[in-house]
Amino acid sequence: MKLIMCPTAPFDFELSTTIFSDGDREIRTYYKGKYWQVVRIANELFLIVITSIGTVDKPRLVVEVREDTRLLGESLEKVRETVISLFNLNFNLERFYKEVSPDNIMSKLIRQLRGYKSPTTQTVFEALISSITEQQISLAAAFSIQKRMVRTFGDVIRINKSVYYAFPKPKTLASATIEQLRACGLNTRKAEYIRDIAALISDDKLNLEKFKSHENTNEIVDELCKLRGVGDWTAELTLIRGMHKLDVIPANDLGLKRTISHYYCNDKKISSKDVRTIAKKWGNWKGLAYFYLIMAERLAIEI
DNA sequence: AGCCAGGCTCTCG
DNA sequence: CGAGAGCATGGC
Repeated sequence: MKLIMCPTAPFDFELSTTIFSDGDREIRTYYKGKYWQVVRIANELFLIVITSIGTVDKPRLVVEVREDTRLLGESLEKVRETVISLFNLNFNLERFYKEVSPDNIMSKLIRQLRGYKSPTTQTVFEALISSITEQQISLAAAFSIQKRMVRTFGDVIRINKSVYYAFPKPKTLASATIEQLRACGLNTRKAEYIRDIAALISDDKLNLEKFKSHENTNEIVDELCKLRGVGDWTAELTLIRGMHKLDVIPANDLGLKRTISHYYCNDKKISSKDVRTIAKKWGNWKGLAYFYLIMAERLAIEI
């Protein structure tokens, strides 16, 4: 089953998936021009394989759906919506580019990163749990922990003798023991945070998805911060990656401080207050600016 | 080897 | 209250 999709231009598929290029082939990866991921639609798993057949200014994607069962038309439409959401395909980047155009430095970065859309998670839960695992330790360490979590607790789909994993459901993590979670590399605290949040969700005491429709992002951050294990940094990252709320910025983020310091302050050390001051330049698109800075650093772009 | 890495909570004084 | 300890793994 195949879908053809027409994202809002500009969109650079390769650039937007590049962070997955050394990803795990059984979880999520960009490999030889194809993006692979398992998505959950109406509690069924499907493997999607995305290829670009367009250009940055005339983007076009082919989405292949590989599954055991026959896909109904309705589910196919949901796959389309999911892919749109995963890459924010319907968002017009020109709005961001226009708003930050008075900022010469960001404008130069944008020129080299034109069409980059920051990827997101399929659920808010995934964004929140991933962010918790990324607290304090290096990203490399966090990724290997996430990988073990997904392999241990994620649902499995088998296609042509290959195995693919989806991110674990709240219910599964809620019934995990602290020992099992620690075996993935989490410390005791984080294991508790994650299990407790998963339990709140599976007990219907917390609905993370509903925050997507909330307008006031500060209120959402405050709500998330009430959860044990969630501070400003974790909440802000969750909004950006899990809800497409791009007007917040994780001002305390180490990588953000590093990149702002590099591109804006001659590598001088800066505080989170300095970050907030500079981030004002980016108006409603601070979160997107954050991703552009991180990507610029990753690609070692010099201006 | 040992220190630092996209934080946060808990416990002291 | 503010400051400080403690945590887990991976990379240098």
